[in-house]
Amino acid sequence: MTERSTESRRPTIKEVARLAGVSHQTVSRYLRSRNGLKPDTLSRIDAAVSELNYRPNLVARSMRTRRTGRLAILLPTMVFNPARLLHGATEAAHEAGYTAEAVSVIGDAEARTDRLLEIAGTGQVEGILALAPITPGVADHLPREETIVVAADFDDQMRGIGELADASALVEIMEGLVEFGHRRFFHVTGNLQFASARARKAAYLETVDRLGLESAGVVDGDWSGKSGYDAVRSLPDEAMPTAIVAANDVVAAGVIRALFDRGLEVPGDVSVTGWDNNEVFQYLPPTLTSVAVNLEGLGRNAMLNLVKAITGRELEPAPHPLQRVIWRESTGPTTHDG
Amino acid sequence: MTERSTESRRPTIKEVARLAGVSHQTVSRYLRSRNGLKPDTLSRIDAAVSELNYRPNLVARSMRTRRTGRLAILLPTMVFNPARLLHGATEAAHEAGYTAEAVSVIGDAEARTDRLLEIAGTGQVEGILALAPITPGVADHLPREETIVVAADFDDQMRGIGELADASALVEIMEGLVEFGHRRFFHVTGNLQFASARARKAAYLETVDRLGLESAGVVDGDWSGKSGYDAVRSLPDEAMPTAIVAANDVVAAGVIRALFDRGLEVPGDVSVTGWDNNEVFQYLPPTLTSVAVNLEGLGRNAMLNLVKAITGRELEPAPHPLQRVIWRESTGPTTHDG
DNA sequence: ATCAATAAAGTGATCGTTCACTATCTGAGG
DNA sequence: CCTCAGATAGTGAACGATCACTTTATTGAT
Repeated sequence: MTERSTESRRPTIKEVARLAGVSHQTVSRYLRSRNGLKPDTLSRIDAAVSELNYRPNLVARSMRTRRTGRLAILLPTMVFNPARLLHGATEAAHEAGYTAEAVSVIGDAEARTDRLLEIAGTGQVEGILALAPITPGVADHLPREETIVVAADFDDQMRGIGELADASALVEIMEGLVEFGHRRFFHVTGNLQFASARARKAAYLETVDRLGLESAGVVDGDWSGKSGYDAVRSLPDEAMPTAIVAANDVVAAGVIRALFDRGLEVPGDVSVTGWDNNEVFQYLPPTLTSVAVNLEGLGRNAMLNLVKAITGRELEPAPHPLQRVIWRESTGPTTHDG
Repeated sequence: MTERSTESRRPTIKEVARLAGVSHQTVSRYLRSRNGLKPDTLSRIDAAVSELNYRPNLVARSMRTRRTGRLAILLPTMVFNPARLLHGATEAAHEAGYTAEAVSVIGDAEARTDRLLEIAGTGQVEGILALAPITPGVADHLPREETIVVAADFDDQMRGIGELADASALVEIMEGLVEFGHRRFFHVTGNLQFASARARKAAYLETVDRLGLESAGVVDGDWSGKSGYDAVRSLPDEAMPTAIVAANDVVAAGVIRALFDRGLEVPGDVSVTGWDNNEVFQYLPPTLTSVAVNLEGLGRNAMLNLVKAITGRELEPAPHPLQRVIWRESTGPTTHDG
């Protein structure tokens, strides 16, 4: 029955000040740091704030401070489930006092770059974390804005940077396969716009070279099962490898299907590995040797770079290791002699 | 070498006005609708805007209009890939002139509800679309805010609402299996906090009843492969169904593995179906009969509800159908006679 | 008791836009 | 030529916070 309950307008700093018997500026000081206020003043304001259920108007604050406290995260739509990556990044942003909002863009690097420029252009966000490939060099061409862009995926020279492109687990996989007696390898890549795909390809080639292995070749794929399937279908019989390293689990699924269609067994004739630790593959025979990735950790660490670029602050990174090889049924000793 | 290029401050409406030789209010009118201006005035402002590369300060606009034009989307972290759902929802929000930001929360309905209240409390967003289960009734308990909350997943009576919980494809699957001669069914549900899981369970029970089928039971799962595996392991030999309807593809993977471990063949002894059309399963034998879901469409339509609740505007919904049954190797004629 | 130095609190301007009014221009009808 | 309505443009306040500066209260040393 109270009349006032219909009044939906939020209380302002001045109403709090009047109720507490101080000036609005004192309340403002109270809001940003409680230091420099007498205990008595402080508790009066405390009471007024909770009585009015006051919350600062963040829009008004942004307007005056010219800081929005907002960051944007550009997500890839394809490939793996980005929700976990997003969560790690959002949480880190929160710790640094920022709000992070995700933007997912279907399409290629160019489409994402357009959207990125649009977001930067509004001046609404202080920084953008690109977790998906964008056009190289775009961070320098921002139209006279001060929005900071950190690409977690690659730098301007198209080199993979940071943990998102860490391919060391692939080396571990290949060394394990060598211990199983494998000498003849094959690799199907992911979409090479992604630094992670390029890093895995580079690690494959480097390891073949370093250990003096044979390679039946590298086929550039696109993270899809079809690319894995087609790659294996096109292998000549006499060039068949004994171990196939796929860029991720979905590609590996295509690879395995193509091997079956050619009458080959996994791992009897050919060992196969993936990446991402897809849950389906943990049950379906042959269960897949894969790489379990701490996506929350990767997201967090990527966001730390952005936070550092904006504020200079260094937050606690995610604990290592972020990637772990899990050996399962799809890999085994070779039955062919080199 | 130009001194002015260091000047990073953005131009304001008044500078545009001065350059165009009009008042700031005329520029303001120009910004919101170009009607009611003389062609000459209009083109002068046009020129000034592009010369200064002016963009309105959205924070200042929000402050005056008390509208932020921002919506939040609460995402589930588990289950399927929410990126596509997110994309459809974001795009629809854009069409309505809103910015949508995604918030992903790891944890249960309670954790998500806490976060939801926090977001609503800041007053920074005009509406929240919850694509994941939240505590029922929370939308009514918002602390004196005007933020509108639309739960796409279920209403206050815990009934599934909208297309997100459309289980009609499950009916189609069961009818198809009946045509294959199946009479004895089994269902493993998803996490029953989700309306989609409850709707599928209800559709299963209703269809068993309507068609006079036998049910070997319903086991409440949690969308995980393990829940599917355990459910099938616990079935007594004499109660083995000839068709198992799993809540999604991951559960189906666990189901299939458990059948294999018991020495049963798919679909020779038991037919199995999933939901989500997981790409891995499109290649691995037995390829899985599943439901391909237009997640962008579901996301879009869910957002349309929020937009309508806020603005009253009705945008174009996604074209039907949003879900489609795809029959593959995991289902076939029953070899047992009823 | 006096004074300077520091702590604590207050005053008014300001951020960039839109709102509510008011003023001016334009053209048709008398 | 005048009047008046409608079209077009201008003026100053307001949104709710912080900033820069000023004023008042408190403390400690002389």
